[in-house]
Amino acid sequence: MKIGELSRRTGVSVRMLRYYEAEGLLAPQRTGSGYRDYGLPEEETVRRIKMLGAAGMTLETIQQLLPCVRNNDPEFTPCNNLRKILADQVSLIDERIETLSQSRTILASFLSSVN
Amino acid sequence: MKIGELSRRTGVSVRMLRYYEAEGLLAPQRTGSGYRDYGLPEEETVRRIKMLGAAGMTLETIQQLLPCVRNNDPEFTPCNNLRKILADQVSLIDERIETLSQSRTILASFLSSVN
DNA sequence: CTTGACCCTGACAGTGCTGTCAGACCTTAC
DNA sequence: GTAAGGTCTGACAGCACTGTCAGGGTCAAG
Repeated sequence: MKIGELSRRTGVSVRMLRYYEAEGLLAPQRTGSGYRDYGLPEEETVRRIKMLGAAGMTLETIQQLLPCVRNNDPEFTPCNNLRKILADQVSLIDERIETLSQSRTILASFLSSVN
Repeated sequence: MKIGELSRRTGVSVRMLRYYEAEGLLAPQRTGSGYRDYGLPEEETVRRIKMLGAAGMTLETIQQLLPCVRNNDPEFTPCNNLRKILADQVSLIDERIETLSQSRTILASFLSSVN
């Protein structure tokens, strides 16, 4: 399928589909005239990228993870540092949540001082 | 005092001090030769900006708030939409925390599926 | 064969800071 | 007067995308 259709089917903009490719996460076939030609495997990959992205991951991180992802349940094939990447990611999110919580506390105290 | 000293005293880089000014949050005097000349009030302002920034605020938001801030306890003078700005800010942070929490859940499920 | 819809590449814009560098002036002290 | 250190402005870079536009091919239908 061509890029427009894939975009419609996945909800990912054409721009981002091309960006995924530029970042090395996708490598669709090309037609004789240079059009990108995606198959179902690529569509699956896009869905995985989307899912991982929804988990707050950077494309760079996703790229490291992608080779390890085989199904979209998601299941993963044994990949050496897969667990580490995921665990690090969780830590990262925890840090951010912690920072935001502190900010919230500060803000709340400001708010209460305005009574 | 000159910018370097203020930077040392507040822990805010010279670069950022100039940036605050460019964004309209600070307006130090100038010496005859064009050097920025900060007084204690400016130093206080910088501390407030730092505090508000630590609460995750954008300089733009801080700028709206700044005229309302009088002390660094912090206390605020009655400013019309001060409460609204602060409340909006808290909502914003809550949204972000919510998003991160969802991401964490997704990630955690990935992680458990790799067992 | 023409029109419209789609695709291609490359590049610029914007976000919200933050660092760094260049080229030049000021200040202080020796 | 000269050297070191501080300051000035202006501009470019980077992050991690995401939109949009320009200029130009391609494809299918009528």
